[in-house]
Amino acid sequence: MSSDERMPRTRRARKAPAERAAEITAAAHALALEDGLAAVTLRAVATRAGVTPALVAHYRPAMDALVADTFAAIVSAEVDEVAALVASRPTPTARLGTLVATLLDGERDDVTLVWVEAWALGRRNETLAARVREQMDAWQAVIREIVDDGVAEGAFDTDDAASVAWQVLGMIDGLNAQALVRWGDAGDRGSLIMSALEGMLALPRGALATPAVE
Amino acid sequence: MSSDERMPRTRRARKAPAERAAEITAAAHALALEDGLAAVTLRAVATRAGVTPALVAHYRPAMDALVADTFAAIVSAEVDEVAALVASRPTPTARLGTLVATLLDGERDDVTLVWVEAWALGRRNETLAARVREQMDAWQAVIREIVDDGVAEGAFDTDDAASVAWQVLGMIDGLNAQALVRWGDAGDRGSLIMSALEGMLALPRGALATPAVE
DNA sequence: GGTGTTATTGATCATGCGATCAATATATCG
DNA sequence: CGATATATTGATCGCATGATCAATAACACC
Repeated sequence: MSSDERMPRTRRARKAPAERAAEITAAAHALALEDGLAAVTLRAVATRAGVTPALVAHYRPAMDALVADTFAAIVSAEVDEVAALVASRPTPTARLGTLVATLLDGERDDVTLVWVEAWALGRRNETLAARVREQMDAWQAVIREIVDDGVAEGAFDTDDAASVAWQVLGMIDGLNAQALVRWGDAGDRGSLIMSALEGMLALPRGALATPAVE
Repeated sequence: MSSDERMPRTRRARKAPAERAAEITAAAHALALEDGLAAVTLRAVATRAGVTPALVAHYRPAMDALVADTFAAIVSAEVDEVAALVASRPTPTARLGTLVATLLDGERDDVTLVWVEAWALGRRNETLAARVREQMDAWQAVIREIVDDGVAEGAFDTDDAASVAWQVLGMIDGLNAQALVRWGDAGDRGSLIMSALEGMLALPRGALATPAVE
């Protein structure tokens, strides 16, 4: 069939630079969530945005940076979203339980894929690597604040909240990455980890049992 | 300088097929450990083996398969090595502690890189993806056997050894992947996780304290 | 309404990838 | 010693990547 509507047969309408730039950013964003960061390619973004590769290059002269920015946008949106959800819970214990349960509920596999690819691509894209470290710091800060609060209130017991936060983050990332490959028999990620956290924070068994999120 | 000794200026000595094949396999192996699976490319392997790309293609007609085999060889060697080390320990508790401590001692970052890249590349290389699942199963089996033994002896308490094994594996992978990016302030990965395991297995605090490995 | 700015394009370059194939040289076997 | 099998090569194809640049056309402004 000749339904070739890929490239603009007629020259695309001229748009305000800010608008076009936003469209290109959005195309990269969507592409990364659907097919991963490795799919964020000059030509793929152009096709997705209904535009010539040269135009993408005009707005984003370096693809490395576009990939890095796309990663940062996706992940920081997730951080903000989860941080907001968590903030609505009353106690550090509830906040920690909600954070873990939310991140392990299996509804963010697209973001997990972005993370895993970022770890790999970061070795050949220094701009991206820097963004990865930034976002890891952001996540760790969110978790650490919860742990600090819990320690202050006497709910948690640890003398190294920073390390606990790193450890929690690493555990979550690992379990999600694993689920990415093992979809099918994923089992219940998220219930056992509560016991693990209880061990790390000297909590009684069951203290972190998955809370009903409203 | 004209020290171009890349390509064989004189035709390479003709070798027994098995030997040449082994050299190519070894080149791919070394390349993956040094620069990651993504560096295992037809031309890179050829250069490393001191041979023409065409010869590599002659022995390994599909690069997908060479990459997948390289992954499997590296990881299964690690599984065997660690399994042997662990088997030398007397009790399930000591075995689990040794396993975790060994895998988190930071001396296998090259293998971790291979893992992370395999997760990412597996999405575009089905042969590799299958091998990844195989090796994950192998790791899970090793851990699960330890947990089963511990439960049988009454040392561990869990009603789902399989899930615990998956969880332990995921946690280890996540912490190692994290360390890959955050080298510098890695801190002591490996001590906190013992507390986490104690929580998962209903062990008293400190029961898994890092054992002196001989 | 003419003019200038610039958004947009098509063409093209250099690079790297996996793969194929006819030609060549070497080892082995009769 | 001659013949056969095959290890090895150089050349080349097709494809995808990021990047550059002169030419074109739409808009804004005077």
